[in-house]
Amino acid sequence: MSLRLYDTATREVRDFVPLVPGQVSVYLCGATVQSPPHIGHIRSGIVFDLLWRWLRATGHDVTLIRNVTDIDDKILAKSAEAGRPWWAWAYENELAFARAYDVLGCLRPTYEPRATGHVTEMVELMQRLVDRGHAYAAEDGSGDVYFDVRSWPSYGELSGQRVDDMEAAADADPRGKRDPRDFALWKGHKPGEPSWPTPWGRGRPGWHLECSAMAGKYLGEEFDIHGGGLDLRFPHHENEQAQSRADGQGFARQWMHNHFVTTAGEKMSKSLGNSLLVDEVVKRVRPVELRYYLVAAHYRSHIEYSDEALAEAATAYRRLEGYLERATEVTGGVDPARGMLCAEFVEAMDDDLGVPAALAAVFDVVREGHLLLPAGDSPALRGNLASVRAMLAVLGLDPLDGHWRTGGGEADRAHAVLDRLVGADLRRRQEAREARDFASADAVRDRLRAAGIEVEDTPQGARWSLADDDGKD
RNA sequence: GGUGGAGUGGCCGAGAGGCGAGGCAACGGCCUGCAAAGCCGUCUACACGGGUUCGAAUCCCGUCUCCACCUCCA
Repeated sequence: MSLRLYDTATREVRDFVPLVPGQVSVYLCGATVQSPPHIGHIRSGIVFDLLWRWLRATGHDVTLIRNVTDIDDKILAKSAEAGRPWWAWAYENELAFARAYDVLGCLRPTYEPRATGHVTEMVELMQRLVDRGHAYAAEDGSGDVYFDVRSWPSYGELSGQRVDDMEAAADADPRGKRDPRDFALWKGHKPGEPSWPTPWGRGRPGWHLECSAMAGKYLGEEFDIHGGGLDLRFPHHENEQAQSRADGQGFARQWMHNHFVTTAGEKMSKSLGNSLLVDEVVKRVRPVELRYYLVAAHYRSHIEYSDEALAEAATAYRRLEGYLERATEVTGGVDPARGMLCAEFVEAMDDDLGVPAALAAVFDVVREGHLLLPAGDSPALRGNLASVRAMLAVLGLDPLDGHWRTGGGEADRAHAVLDRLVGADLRRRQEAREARDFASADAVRDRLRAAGIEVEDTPQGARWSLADDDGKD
């Protein structure tokens, strides 16, 4: 059994066969850094992080390129509105994205190229397209350069549309286009905008061109997987493919698109004012719980956001976390790298990254672990614990992974101090219990509870943990 | 107008012709001094109307509702 993935281009789940055995090249359309990330943006990052982790877990060497679009209409408009330099605006948001990816446990891509750093490659690509008769400089002297859609018969193949059926935007400014569906490779210079020199005059990159140029530069003429959000399928990815293939490149062998996070049934977007910024949502639940929420649904299903569903996901995650903590206390900890991925988990992940079924498999293993726990440390429990951690690590959700242990020095010391204090209380409680003085024993527990500490009795003795609600009732 | 997709139990969310995913919540039981955690069990659904089939949530036809893309969007 090996990995099967849904290919947007062919609309079927099919065997994934990398161009070079054991190596996988992925180009992911990253952020247009016009505003801080909302949870829809970050879902995309998480989905492809998941792909990366699974490919790695199955022995592949992955090269992941995720671009940063740091020049576009919106960036110019918004920065102007805010009275800031466009490059400062873009960089500020790029950093916000980087923080969000990091907070949610997304591994760093192999490289993150910026559009503005690849103008030379874009101009070269444009020149070749003009030479081959697939692109032309606008005849109105605007400095725009357009792709000639009619010169590329397979235009529309990715999104399954025919040029003749496409809604020809009647209100669109035809500018110097030969066909209203022709799209801009390059935008002629306008006063107040940044510009770069080209054989057709000064101007700035069009959105689609940059990705073709960067994918070609870092991954070569042909690569395995091109990914992004579903809304990029058309026109962005259609256009990228047309440009690169018209240039004679093989380009992406397979396309993967993640679905959206919606609120009130609608796609999240700035213009609708319904964005849930990552910074906001991680105030409601811990980052790892947000990751669980976003990764638990299949990547091709849309997620209708609700506070209730988010809270439910957090509860489900705590069940996993609770088991791992107890089992770790009993066994003294295990190396997750030695954990076995159970067959059901592997099968689910191989089937187009079927996280829901994979998680069901994890919960089954956790149930077995819970049954082993009362008997104390054993090889079986250690194996179970390592297995659960290994599977959660594939999903980027191992609670014991250093990434989620944010505490560090000061927090660890505070925890140790607290443990001594609580430990003394728990010993007093135990003495009272042995004396059958349950009133005193319960008083200790109630006092700790009121302070935000939960006590539970296990076959190995009492243990404490911080309560979710901080002691508030 | 064109192209895709969705409608599953109280909720979230998989599956895609027969062996009733999983989680959350609720209820009952076990365990516990009592709890907590856990375990066992209960509630068992596939928008609507037809059809195919021994058998359909799953296939076919029709209907309704919703969403996305065709314009910047993860």
